[in-house]
Amino acid sequence: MRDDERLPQPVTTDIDLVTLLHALGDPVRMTLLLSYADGAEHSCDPRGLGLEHLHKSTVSHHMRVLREAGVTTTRVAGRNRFVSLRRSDLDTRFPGLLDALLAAATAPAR
Amino acid sequence: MRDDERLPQPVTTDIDLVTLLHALGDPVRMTLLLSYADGAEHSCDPRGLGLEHLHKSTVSHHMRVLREAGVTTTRVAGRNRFVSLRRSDLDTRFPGLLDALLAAATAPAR
DNA sequence: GGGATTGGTGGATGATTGTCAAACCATCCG
DNA sequence: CGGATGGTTTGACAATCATCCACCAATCCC
Repeated sequence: MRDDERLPQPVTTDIDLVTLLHALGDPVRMTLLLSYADGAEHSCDPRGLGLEHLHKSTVSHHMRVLREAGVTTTRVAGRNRFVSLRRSDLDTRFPGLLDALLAAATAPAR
Repeated sequence: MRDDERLPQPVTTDIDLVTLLHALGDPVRMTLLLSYADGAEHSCDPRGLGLEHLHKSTVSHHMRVLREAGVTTTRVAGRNRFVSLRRSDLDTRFPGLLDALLAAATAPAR
């Protein structure tokens, strides 16, 4: 596969709210979202994310769901895939939503 | 059943983000949320909500999911149940999230 | 070239879920 | 009382989904 290619993902205007919420309504994918919240690119290696109990193909599946929902983008470079949050696209499509979600995910119970 | 009772629902501090997103990650329940966004109490009659194609027991099921996720509260009065959004509870638990969700649900694609 | 690395694919399986239908329950009213 | 009203419960069924496993594909490196 050629380098610096992007795995298939929806165009910003096609990101659907219900699909997005469905994608985030799973504990594993919420964990991934929080990892990606730092804005950096991440490899697909689930180690260090608290997902060591899951099979790698399971994690791969969850990553695909996030990408197809428009949450993340995946850049292919050699053997590696670099996953990162589509923060500006999400902010364009649903202003304020991502920030509110990330704040909620880290909020203390009250 | 006694009047003015509340159907079982989680305490505010127990509302779980992933559970909430899972509940809203369904088109029927998103439709219900938008109906409830006016802050008023609603009967369980799905007519006028664009859900006429669904069986009443199906709608009842979706209403239960929303209630158990902490999205709505249901007051029992005689034969009727009055469903309404737990706006202040949600604002307390996840500040800004509900507003962002409602804005996103009505946002034009861009 | 050949092994190691990184990650995805496809099938199988069990669990969850959305839907309908029918029965049920409590309440109101004539 | 007895029927109508508003809504829930239960069971059945199909579809979706999360997970694992075995295998595969591309790339990097010795």
